[in-house]
Amino acid sequence: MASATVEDYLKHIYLLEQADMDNPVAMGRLATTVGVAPGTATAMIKTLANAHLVDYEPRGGVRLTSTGQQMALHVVRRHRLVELLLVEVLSLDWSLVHHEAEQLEHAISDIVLEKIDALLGYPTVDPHGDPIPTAKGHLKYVQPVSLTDCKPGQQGRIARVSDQDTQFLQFAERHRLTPGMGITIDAYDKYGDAVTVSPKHCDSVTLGTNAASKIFVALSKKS
Amino acid sequence: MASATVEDYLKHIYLLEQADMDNPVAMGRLATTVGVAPGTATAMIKTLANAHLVDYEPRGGVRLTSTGQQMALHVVRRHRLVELLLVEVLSLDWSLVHHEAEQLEHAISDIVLEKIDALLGYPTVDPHGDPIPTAKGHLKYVQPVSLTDCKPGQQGRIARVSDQDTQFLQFAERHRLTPGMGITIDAYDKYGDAVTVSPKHCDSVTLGTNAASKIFVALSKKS
DNA sequence: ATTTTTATTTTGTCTATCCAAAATTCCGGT
DNA sequence: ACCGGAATTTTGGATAGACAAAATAAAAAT
Ligand SMILES: [Mn+2]
Ligand SMILES: [Mn+2]
Ligand SMILES: [Mn+2]
Ligand SMILES: [Mn+2]
Repeated sequence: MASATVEDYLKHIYLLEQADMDNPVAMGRLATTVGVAPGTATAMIKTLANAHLVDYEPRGGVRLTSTGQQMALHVVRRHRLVELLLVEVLSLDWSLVHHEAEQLEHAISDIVLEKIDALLGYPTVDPHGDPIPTAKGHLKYVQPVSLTDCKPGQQGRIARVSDQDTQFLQFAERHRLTPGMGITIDAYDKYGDAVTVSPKHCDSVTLGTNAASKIFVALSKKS
Repeated sequence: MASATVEDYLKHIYLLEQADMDNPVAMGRLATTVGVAPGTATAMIKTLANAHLVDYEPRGGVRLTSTGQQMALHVVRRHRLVELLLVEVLSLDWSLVHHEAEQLEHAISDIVLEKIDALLGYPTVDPHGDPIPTAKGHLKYVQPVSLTDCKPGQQGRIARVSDQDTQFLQFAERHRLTPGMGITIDAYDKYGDAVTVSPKHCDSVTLGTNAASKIFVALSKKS
């Protein structure tokens, strides 16, 4: 069995690869993400490379092998199903579940995982709108459109909020910017660096493009 | 924060003290229970003694300090609430939950724990009939009567099945010897080493005293 | 009172992670 | 072609846990 430490490395490599168009992950970035000193990451990556879980070119970065990716997806699946369980069954706040799942993802057996999956009705996305890999490691990866890519007048519903920071999530919740919510793009000021949106039946909000880039929407057919 | 390893030591010391009338726990017994070599236990106990979590007399055994006991009870609370969650909410089999809880007990935060407690309706006993400590570490410790102390003709209901072995629990389940079940003691043959009981509306079973001693009943007022 | 047996502690080693700081490599700008 | 700085790797050292086997103390048996 992989240790919690190894599982976290694999998961983070996966997420970083994903977020950067499948380019190999730089050591510095990985170290920061995992929260260790650079040398620590280098040492660990050598171990993972020996176990054929990653491909590693010194100074060229890391990338998962298919075995490594499979393991990473399994961790991601546990993480996201746990998040959903915490929100749906235990009524834990949306903004807190990521932190809790960070531990629980390493303590859930396959048996329990499948029970959770069944109880939740085999869901496909977690509370932040991130897709949940299947037991076989398949993942429907539909990248919705970022708010920064929307034009004024367009409508849709929020599909994903891609930041796990509690503060940010609380902000989003306060302004009803949560997955599923229907919204209208009111204005987009490229030079003023701001996007204004109106969640259905709620007050409109103006976001800096920094924040707006973390919110993704599925646009309605006709704009 | 205490590591999972430390938490397990504290929990097992607590359970062993409990099971042996508050006598100090012998190192050998502790080592076996925790599943490590004797020397490993000795080393760990020295660490725990330094942290004032146990009192330790070389060659005299260990016992928890009140701080240690408080921490142990907190682990036991998590363990038992998780067991109940697994059975009640996730429909996991009675005989498997102990094993699963062994990992999960170290990954549940206080916030999540209280949510579980609330969801289950503030229960007082776990699926095996073991009492659940309160958040403040209080524990109603009602030791019911073992089957081996019952007389033929007596009636009652099963209160506790005190063994975590999956095989034994499956056996118990197969014969309806699970907490809550009403039973009648049919015969007790001290020299033949056997007890025969009838679960309500089910076939009677004959148990060796070894097995019978693990099953506790709350006797009905009138026998 | 010895001797034998058993339980416990010591000692010597290992592995997995981690950090700090020194050494190296590489890349971009001159 | 060369230099400086950023990223990365090496090196040296720490800590938590764990095992095996030798040493010791305590208990039991003779
Ligand atoms: Mn994690
Ligand atoms: Mn999520
Ligand atoms: Mn445990
Ligand atoms: Mn139990």
